[in-house]
Amino acid sequence: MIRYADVVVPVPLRTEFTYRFDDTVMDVRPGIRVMVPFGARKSRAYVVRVRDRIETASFEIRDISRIIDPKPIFSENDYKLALWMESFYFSSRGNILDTMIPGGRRDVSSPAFDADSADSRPDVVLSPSQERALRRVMDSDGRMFYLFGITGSGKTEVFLRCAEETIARGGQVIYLVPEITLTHQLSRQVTARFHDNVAILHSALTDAQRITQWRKIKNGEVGLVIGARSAVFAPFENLRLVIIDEEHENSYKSGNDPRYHARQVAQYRCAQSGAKLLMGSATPSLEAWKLMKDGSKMERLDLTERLGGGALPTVTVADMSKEKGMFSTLLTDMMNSALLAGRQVILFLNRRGFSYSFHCRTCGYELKCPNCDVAMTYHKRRGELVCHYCGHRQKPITVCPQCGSLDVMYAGFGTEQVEAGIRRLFPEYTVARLDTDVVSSDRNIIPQTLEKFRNNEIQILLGTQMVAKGLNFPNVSLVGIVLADSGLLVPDFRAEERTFDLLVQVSGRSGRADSEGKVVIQTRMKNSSAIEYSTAMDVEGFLDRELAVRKETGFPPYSRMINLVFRSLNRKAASDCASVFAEKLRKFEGFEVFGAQECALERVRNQWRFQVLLRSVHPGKMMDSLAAVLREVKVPASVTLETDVDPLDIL
DNA sequence: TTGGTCTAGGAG
DNA sequence: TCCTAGACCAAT
Repeated sequence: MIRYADVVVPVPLRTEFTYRFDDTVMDVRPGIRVMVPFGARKSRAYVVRVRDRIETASFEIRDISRIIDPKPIFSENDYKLALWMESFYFSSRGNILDTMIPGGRRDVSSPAFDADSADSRPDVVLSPSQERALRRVMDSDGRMFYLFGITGSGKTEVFLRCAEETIARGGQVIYLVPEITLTHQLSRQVTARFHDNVAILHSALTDAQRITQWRKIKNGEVGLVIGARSAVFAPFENLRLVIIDEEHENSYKSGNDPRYHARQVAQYRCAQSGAKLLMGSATPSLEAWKLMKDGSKMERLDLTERLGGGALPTVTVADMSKEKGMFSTLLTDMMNSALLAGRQVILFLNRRGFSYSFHCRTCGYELKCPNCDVAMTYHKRRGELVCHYCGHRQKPITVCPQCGSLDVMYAGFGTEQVEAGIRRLFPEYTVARLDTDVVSSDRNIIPQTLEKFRNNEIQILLGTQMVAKGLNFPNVSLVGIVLADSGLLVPDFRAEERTFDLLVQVSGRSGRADSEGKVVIQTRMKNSSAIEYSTAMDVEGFLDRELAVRKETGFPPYSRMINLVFRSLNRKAASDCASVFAEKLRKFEGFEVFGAQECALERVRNQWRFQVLLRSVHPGKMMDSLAAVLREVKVPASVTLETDVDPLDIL
């Protein structure tokens, strides 16, 4: 019989298309992918519905070319989720399905993941607060929980117990971790305890391996999925629990087209399937903190003890406005005594390269990337200037290109220069540097370096973000933050929050095994609240204070924002389009419209960027109005519009 | 998003 | 008059 299939094609359109097929030739069912002729080309398409007949068609109906999947790979609920995301994030169902569903085609053998299943669950006795948290999550009828506890207080163990118990009761569990933490530590722990009842979705999987895992999940062959952001789409039919570890991490928000936040998607899925949501962090996001304060929706569970006896480190501030050079006497003195005592040191700096920027002392010229509105960074070892946004590279210069002066300097410093300085100051110790520059040259360098550090072959470990998260080296007694300020200079309302998180996380690397942990924070901005509260390791104090600031200034979580970024090779096209949107949006009421204005990063990869920012305490009106304007005004092909709902930064 | 068609303006 | 870059539009 001739039948019809409604399909979604991966194009930025908010529509379905109808095709014809002969059901004696093709087994087309909702949830499979097919190939269809689409305009002048062929395209993949997602079958969302199958019908026996159609009403009057004002267009010619074409035939499905062939089937891709023998069995469904997504469900009706998955499609409902896609439609919800389409309206919530102003995206398109096609792009969303592409994001949710892995692109692989044929099954391949299981991914290279060696499960040394010899060791099984360690018989750990839970602390009283761990036990209490576990019981609240499992036995109360609450829906949202927040495990609030300092690093080393045993959150992971509670997460794993909750997962075990949920699975034992016949439920299925998604366990989300930030990209960086997806290392061997947790993977090994999880495989040891869940054996082949777990699917691990890590970034190294190929598309084919990914779809193999996906099918296993869909067939109910596993009870637990662990993975980064996109694992929130794992196709469980009986989802009972979603765990979000390190809830405050920005990597849970996607940086491109469906700019979704895994926490929001998790909330939707939990509501859809009646599952519980369990989040945790030592430094909750302000969104989560507000929910905890409000109390009714989310229950806060405190983990108070630092297991293994380690106490919080002692933090001291070095005021760099009174120092010259990269290292304060305080930091060098403390490094000396730590190293003399046979202990190890971690140095943190959130900036790559040898030095920061080229500066002419005669005319004040700053060398910027020709494609981006960003200072070029000098990398000594590579012998070139590099743009961190587009990757543009050029030879270093010694003469000011503007006035010809020879009185020029490279100002500021990055990890590479810190490394050189440390080698000069501490020639008798071994130093290793970990940042994306080192890592991109050799993928194995992270585990190798960490192993050497663990074996004490390296005494000083220097790095960027990479050394901030999750590392646990008992012999480290000093953490030095070489310059805490770079994040604070960013013109963004979350600058303090981000800096504070980072400082607390990095500080937590010190003195994991004993009470000897020390931290030195070097800064020129010792009065900022991020610095002030991290010095006292006062997380609650900071959150309360920052929440009050947000309330006063009307920023999230006391309002919702949407950032519209218009980019184009043609400056005027971007600017004009942004202005039209701003003008149309201002005709509505119930929300504020800022701009159109140049983005803080006015040019990236040769594209000019303009923004219109929306903010409101009535997000409903704001979203409806934007939807109306998007329907009315069409964006010319020369301009790309990026709609960012609940942006994490507005640069 | 992609690919096809229309069109203004420049070269010859 | 022919050609091409860029604008514009349709896709079942």
